[in-house]
Amino acid sequence: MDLSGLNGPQREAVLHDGGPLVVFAGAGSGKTRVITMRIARLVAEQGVAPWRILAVTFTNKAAGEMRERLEHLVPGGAKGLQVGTFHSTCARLLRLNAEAAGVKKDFVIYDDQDQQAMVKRVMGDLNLDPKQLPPKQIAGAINRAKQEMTSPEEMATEGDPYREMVRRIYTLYEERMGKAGALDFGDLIYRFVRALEKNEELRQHLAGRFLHQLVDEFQDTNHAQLRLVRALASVHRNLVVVGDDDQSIYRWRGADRRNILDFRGAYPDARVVKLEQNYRSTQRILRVAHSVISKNHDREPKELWTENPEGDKVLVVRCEDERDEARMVVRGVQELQNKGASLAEVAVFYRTHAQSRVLEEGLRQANLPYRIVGGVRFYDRAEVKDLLAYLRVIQNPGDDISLMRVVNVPARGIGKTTLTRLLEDAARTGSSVWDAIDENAGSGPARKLAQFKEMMERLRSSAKTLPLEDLPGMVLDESGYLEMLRADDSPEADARRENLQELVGSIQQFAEEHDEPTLASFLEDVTLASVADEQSDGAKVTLMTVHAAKGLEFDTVMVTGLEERMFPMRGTDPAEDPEEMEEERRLAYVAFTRARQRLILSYASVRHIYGQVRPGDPSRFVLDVPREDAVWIGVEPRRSGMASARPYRPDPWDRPSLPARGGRGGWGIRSGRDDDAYDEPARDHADFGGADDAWQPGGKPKSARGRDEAESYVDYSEGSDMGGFAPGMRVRHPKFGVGEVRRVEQGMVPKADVIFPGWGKKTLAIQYLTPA
DNA sequence: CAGAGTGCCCTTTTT
DNA sequence: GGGCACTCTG
Repeated sequence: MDLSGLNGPQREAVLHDGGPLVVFAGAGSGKTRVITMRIARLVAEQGVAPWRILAVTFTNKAAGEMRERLEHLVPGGAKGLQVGTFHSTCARLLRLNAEAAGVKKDFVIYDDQDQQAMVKRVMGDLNLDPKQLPPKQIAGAINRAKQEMTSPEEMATEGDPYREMVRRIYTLYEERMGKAGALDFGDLIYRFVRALEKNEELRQHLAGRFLHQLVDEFQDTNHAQLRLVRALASVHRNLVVVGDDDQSIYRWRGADRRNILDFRGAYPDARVVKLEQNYRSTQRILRVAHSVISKNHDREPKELWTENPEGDKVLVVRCEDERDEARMVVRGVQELQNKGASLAEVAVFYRTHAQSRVLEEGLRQANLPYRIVGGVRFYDRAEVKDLLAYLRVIQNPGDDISLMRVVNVPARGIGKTTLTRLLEDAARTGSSVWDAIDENAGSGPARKLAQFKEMMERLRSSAKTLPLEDLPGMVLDESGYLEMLRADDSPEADARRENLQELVGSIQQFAEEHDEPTLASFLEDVTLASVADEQSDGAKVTLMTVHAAKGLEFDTVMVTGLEERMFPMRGTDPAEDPEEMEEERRLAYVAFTRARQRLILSYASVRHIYGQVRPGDPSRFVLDVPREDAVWIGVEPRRSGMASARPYRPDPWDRPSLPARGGRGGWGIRSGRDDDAYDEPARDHADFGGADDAWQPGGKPKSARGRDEAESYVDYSEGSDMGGFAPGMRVRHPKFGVGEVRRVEQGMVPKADVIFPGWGKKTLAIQYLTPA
């Protein structure tokens, strides 16, 4: 194996003989490379059978990449290798050892929504008011208990009535989940670890099988996951954990940095390797990132360094409001594009999904292709979940939550009263809803229930012989679901049909890719798919939350919304846990270190939240940027207008003598070596964006009054030019052909409702329309 | 019983 | 600004 491309510490980790090893791998330090080369070496040179190696990651995508790289290094070597996420690994091992673990072999996996529905139902049975005790909160408490490996019986309540109540719900919840043959996300780890710890034979068997174990992103493991890792390493102790405590960003779902920081405590003989050479970013970016993270306490001491060039200064841009910020993003992307950069190499980050909307609008207006990672996930869409629910009932009729979801979709005349009675019957007799249907003979609605059940029985028996890929089509037909969508001529129904088609397509793909495709394995795959697994395709700007960005890298990174209480979102109040702020700081660190070449930070003086105006102070993470490492654009006292929103507050970096008005417009993103470009910032915002409203199509520039007033955003919605479009007009669209305008809608993005023969009504931005 | 309409809460972040 | 649960009406 050729190790010549590795640096010293990397080589040390790859060649480490056996026993426990912890690798502190800084951002961009070649971590994945080390893991894959280590596995490759084990297989190719140490003769370890691939099936005796377990590699655990946090996303399916990371697992897939690892597999792919390994296949490249050792052709055929990845075959049999156990690579997966914590959840998928446990799901598989649970299914293989269902009996020993005390779970049903054909269990279904409940996602958060299903889990909450179950909690709600249990609370209903206990006569508890969901308004006083939000099911979501209870579900959170149950999840936390499972992360801590705490059963309902073990739950300490100390007489506290609230916790007593949680425990009661938790107890009944567990009972119902068992009856339904369902496991929630937390169960996958919790049940399996329980089994390993209680069943010595099982532990010996599985821990004996895995000669080597490698765990990625170890800083994000929770307590249950730690117990899992330790149990599986208990026989051979060949355990390698890799991670970076500075990139631990999942505290809110139980991640505990102590797991990596205290690894040496758990394994006193552990070797420690630190990867501190960065191969990704410029020196400048690393310096700026370090200035943010170094303020945290209780870190493993380390500092990234690089042989890469110094690099451009970071850009800090102050914007009026979020729309202004969107415009600044658009300008920046266009400028990069003009310089020949690929849009696939540009990413825009934000703290919460809600911030994406305005950015999207801006990019769409400017005709810039983009993709959003996360947000409303494909598998979370109602129609997709409906079809999946049908499939789950086919697999497991005891799955009450799925059954209740679809029993009256499409409408079958089974109403609320009927369903309430059904649920009560099931609760009383301790049976599943499916079985309770039989008890309900006689009345009118009962007939309809019986018909539903007959239909499902038919589908169930068909499913036994039918190839997996033919099943969804049959379900859609027999259930009347497709008919329901056909009868609906709204554009939404079209979109739903397309989504279902996509789902059917993914089932077909799944069937092709697997030797023995089963319904159970497909459903498991789908439920455990993660945001990060979404495909990247084509030259598009990527929009995502910082959380979703972990593990990725781009030439250009724009971090938006850098305002106090936005990013950092939590921990700004001294009453809060200081750990909150430290996590926000890590999040900023993760964001900054995604950038290879260029880092652009922006914040808005004013932001609209829930439709309300909220003034924003620049984030402390922006203030941490060393002054000389950035160009500060638009950062100066405002001339007027702000007083009404809040008292004027000077920016800490306000420079009394800014250079005279704008040497260069635009961003000064350099293609050549013009070193001074960045040191001559445009004096104010009006300059760097160019005079006109770049992403207002056919619209007029902002009014003269707007620029210095906090309320200037109002201008966008006033009197926009409809480009001559009016109801009754015939127009042409590149995709839908010729149609008739029904309604026009003024606004920042002028739109029109158009009826297209064969497509139905579509609401479209007028820029895509031409008179026909 | 179904569909339309209204008020409420909301927001981290996700396997 | 939006999604969702609940209420009102046909």
